[in-house]
Amino acid sequence: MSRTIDPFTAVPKYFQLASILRQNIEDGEWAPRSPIPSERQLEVLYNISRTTIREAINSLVQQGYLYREHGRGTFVSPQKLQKGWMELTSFSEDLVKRGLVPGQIIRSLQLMQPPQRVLQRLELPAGSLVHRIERVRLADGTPIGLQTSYLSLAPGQEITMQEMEKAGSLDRILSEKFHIIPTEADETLEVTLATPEEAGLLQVATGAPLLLNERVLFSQERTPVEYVKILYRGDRYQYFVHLKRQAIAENPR
Amino acid sequence: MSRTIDPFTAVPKYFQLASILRQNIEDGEWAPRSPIPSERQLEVLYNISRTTIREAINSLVQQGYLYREHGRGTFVSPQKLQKGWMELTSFSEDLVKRGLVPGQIIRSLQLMQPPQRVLQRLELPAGSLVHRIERVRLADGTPIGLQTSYLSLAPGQEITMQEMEKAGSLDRILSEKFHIIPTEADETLEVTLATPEEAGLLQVATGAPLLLNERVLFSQERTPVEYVKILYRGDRYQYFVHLKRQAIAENPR
DNA sequence: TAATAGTACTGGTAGTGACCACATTACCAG
DNA sequence: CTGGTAATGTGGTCACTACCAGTACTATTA
Repeated sequence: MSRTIDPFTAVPKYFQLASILRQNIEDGEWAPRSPIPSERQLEVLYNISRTTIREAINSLVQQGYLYREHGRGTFVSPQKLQKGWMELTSFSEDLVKRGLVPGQIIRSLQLMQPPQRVLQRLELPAGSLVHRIERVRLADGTPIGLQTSYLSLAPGQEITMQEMEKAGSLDRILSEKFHIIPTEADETLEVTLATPEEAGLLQVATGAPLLLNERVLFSQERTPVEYVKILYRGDRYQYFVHLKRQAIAENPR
Repeated sequence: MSRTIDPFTAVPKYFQLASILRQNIEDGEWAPRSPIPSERQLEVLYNISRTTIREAINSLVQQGYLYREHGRGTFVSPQKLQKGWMELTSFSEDLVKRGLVPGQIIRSLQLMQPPQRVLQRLELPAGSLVHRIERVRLADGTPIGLQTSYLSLAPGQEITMQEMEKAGSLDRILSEKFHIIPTEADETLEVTLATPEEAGLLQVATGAPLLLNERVLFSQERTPVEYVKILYRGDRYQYFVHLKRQAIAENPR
């Protein structure tokens, strides 16, 4: 790993510096709550202007690696490494974290006219076609969730069953094949009771409590890309989020 | 509302500019996806340096009001107003949004030794004392949630029943009296079934499905401040989150 | 001894000036 | 008509400079 700044590469200096600082934090060379070198010191250490230093630090503060204290210094956050939310809300990663083996059964993949509700969520005109993918999610071999995804793709963009089975993850197909990287999402969670069909697929009794998760994913340009509905077995699933307040930057005085 | 920058106030210029731009967006003066004036134009318009302009725009981009496109311009996000998560996860705001009248009954407020689980979550040593506040949350007068908060305060910091009833919101007391502003939180959600006591308080049948929400709030310095456990009536509550991916700042090339 | 003022650090705000990278358009040569 | 090219406007990066505002410590003073 580069421990110095290379002024000739196309990689911006602030980015290089941020990488170096992040390394120091992740490697544990800088203990939590201990101060990192002051901005003036870094200026000398790496022969970089303070503007650039602050840009690097800002990004790390924003990502939760560091926090500032006016008049005192900049410190390392005592934070268990938080992965991006995509990992956390991603089904597989989620299960692996709990020591379970994830799996899935793809029940269907089709191009179709979605129900009204989905059209609304995806902000599509009536009559639009979307990809619908229905999957049963498994944990250690037993069903844990019933997932239905509706994908809003540009005309001509297709997904085949083979791709789906090969890639395993829908997110991977989206990013690798279509260069779509969701950056925001709206999620709702509520409790429902299993219908006979759902009960059968999830191997629970009809009327058993389920956790219903609906999610709309937005692309970089704030366009709705995917609508996902997941029914989790209430007795075997726990939803997790890490929330971070946007620096509200309350009126300084 | 100030439409110009006042160079004499203590409020930073970048903050003033950001407020003006946000106003324009929220008032709908700038249509979604339409470009805002370029950075060089703003420089002239407000007689402010580009450094400051960029700082203002950066904060708005970060908050999701604007997005940039290299070589093209900066544009207004086509986004329904997203409040900070505190408003969204705040009980009262939440209900008001749905057209319901929020209310609460404070069942108890005491200083006590919390259960083991809470000590762990708050990262406190055994034997520590915390404030425990138990409330029944109401929507349009009927119970909707059962909330138990455990507060980790510095020795000597106290909350009285009067304050609690006067302020209405715990968050308000935290920020106004103790200057604690939670910036991050971990939340989990799962399904449980109502115990007889819970059923009584929530006016549902014993065994009715409930949404169990646990939350740990962290202060600016990443110290656990509050542990909250809320039991929602499954038939009357829906949880909502807006997720935003941290700008991963993938290696530029 | 206890309060006060100084001082030397920290991050916070702001201006200026330069050049780079990308997108769009107009124009020109083939 | 097509493909290249140059001009121009946009955001992206970076350096240097200056001063403000909070913090912690020290030396001075009452």
